[in-house]
Amino acid sequence: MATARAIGGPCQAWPAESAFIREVLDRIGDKWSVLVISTLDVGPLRYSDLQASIPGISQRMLTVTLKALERDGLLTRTAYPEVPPRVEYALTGLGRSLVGAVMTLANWAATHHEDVAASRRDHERTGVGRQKSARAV
Amino acid sequence: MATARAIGGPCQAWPAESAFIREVLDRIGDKWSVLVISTLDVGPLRYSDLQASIPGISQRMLTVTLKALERDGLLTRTAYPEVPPRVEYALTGLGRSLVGAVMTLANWAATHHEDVAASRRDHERTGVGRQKSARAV
DNA sequence: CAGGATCCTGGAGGATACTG
DNA sequence: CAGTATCCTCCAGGATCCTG
Repeated sequence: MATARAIGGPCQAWPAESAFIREVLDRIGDKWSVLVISTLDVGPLRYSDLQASIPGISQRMLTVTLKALERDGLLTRTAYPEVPPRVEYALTGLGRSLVGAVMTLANWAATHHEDVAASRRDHERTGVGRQKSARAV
Repeated sequence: MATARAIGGPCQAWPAESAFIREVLDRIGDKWSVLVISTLDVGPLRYSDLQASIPGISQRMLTVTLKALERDGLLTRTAYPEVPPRVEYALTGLGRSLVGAVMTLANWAATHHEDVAASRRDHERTGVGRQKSARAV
């Protein structure tokens, strides 16, 4: 696996990169962005299709999310001047590259979710009391 | 209503992985987890060192975050029964593997943040009016 | 159809004070 | 030192209604 050391020095480090990673995490960390871009990864869709493809999303959040993603250059909005209005959303190359990066995390999740689940079960069985103790030096 | 009706409805993507990826994103998407694990990636640290290494974190959030990460098996807590209490936190193998996965995103951020920034500038220059339009089919 | 404008609430998260 | 307990604020995000 690739070691993390690539980024600057120790803790205080992450000179400015921490800002970049936070931007990305703020975007994909929210409730809907990843669902939207992964849905669009299949192909362009219109507003109502997105809403139907993403159960539980409100119009407000769909609109807000789409605007944010468009603003960041991750997708494009194309309005067709027809009589029943039609608007299509499509990933940009940048957006697709982000989907690829997120897939790495998805793979991690798929590979290790059982470990995480096991750890959680262990910690809830043993309650709060379970702590690793060590002898004094 | 609509009780998060099982994934796999209209959306043909990501069968059940969407649940796993959400777990991961809920964890690393929050404000502090990534900072904590990346700080610990350098080596084990005690509570006060973590607090000092992560400017702006409150004791509450440090404690909450550490507990969550420990619960998920990403780090271990070791209390040394000494007179001034000493507690050390260290990443597990699982935790380190997650850091590696997150680094992929960090690299994406470092590579593409300029594109994103440019897109944002463009969208704020042109205001809301900037939209791609297309002729009717 | 594709949103915009409002109102409202839960819960993430900060500040502070206290304790084993 | 390493937390716990409490209070309080703020805003992400859902629900609802309106419009070009």
